[in-house]
Amino acid sequence: MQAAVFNALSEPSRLQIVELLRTNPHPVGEIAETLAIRQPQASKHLKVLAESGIVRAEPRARQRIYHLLAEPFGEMARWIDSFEHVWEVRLDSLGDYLQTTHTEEGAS
Amino acid sequence: MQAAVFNALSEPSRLQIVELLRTNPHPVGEIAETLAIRQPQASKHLKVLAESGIVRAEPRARQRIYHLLAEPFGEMARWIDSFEHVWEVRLDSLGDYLQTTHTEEGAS
DNA sequence: CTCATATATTCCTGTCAAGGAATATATGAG
DNA sequence: CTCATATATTCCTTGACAGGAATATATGAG
Repeated sequence: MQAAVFNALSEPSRLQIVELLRTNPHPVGEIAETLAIRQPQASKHLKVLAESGIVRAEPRARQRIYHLLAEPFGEMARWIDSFEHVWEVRLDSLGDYLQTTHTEEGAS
Repeated sequence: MQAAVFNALSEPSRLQIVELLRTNPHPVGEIAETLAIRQPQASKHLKVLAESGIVRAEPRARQRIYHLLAEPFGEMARWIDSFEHVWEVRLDSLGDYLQTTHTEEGAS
């Protein structure tokens, strides 16, 4: 797993962009308007997302329609799955886990 | 999904720490030695990971044994799953998708 | 108590990234 | 060609963050 993907998603506006593009592709202007940010900032964030392979632009007349690319999400899904034994087991026994964390230490 | 989790994972050393802790908990000294970084840097990175809820320390004599927490991984897994329609469909038709991207545009 | 080990914190410095403002580029209309 | 729209890029400034060095804190041994 490359840290660059996480880095791209670590910025709140960029994370919002990705979630906006989850359903449909969108042109830059719509993205900026939806996130209430200025157009140059949207273009900059989209550039970071594009450089990490998360999005790609499709030219359409004067607009550039951005959409998500599959690969990073597949990579992330596989990476998360490699931690399955960490979260799947503990999610339902989390309360018990937290309670027994310091069980072996009595009052000093 | 909170960007803080991605931010914590966006630093290469921290990503390595998480992958080191994937199998077993480790004390700080071992983490620093394995990653070939200095102990204070390891402590700092672990602090960031702890503040974003990814790891937790368990005191054990003079050592502090760090281990992964379940919640962020479950959260990430659910988040990735919400993009299932993006990556699952396109992963096997990616080549075709890339080829047909500009099909509608002939030579000018 | 002193000493040693394990870890955390503070201070400093340099680098990088985000936002604002202005401008450049691209494309379509006429 | 000119003009308008859509997007990208450059410059600047400021704040965040990583690493190094030194030091503080915690805990166990004696």
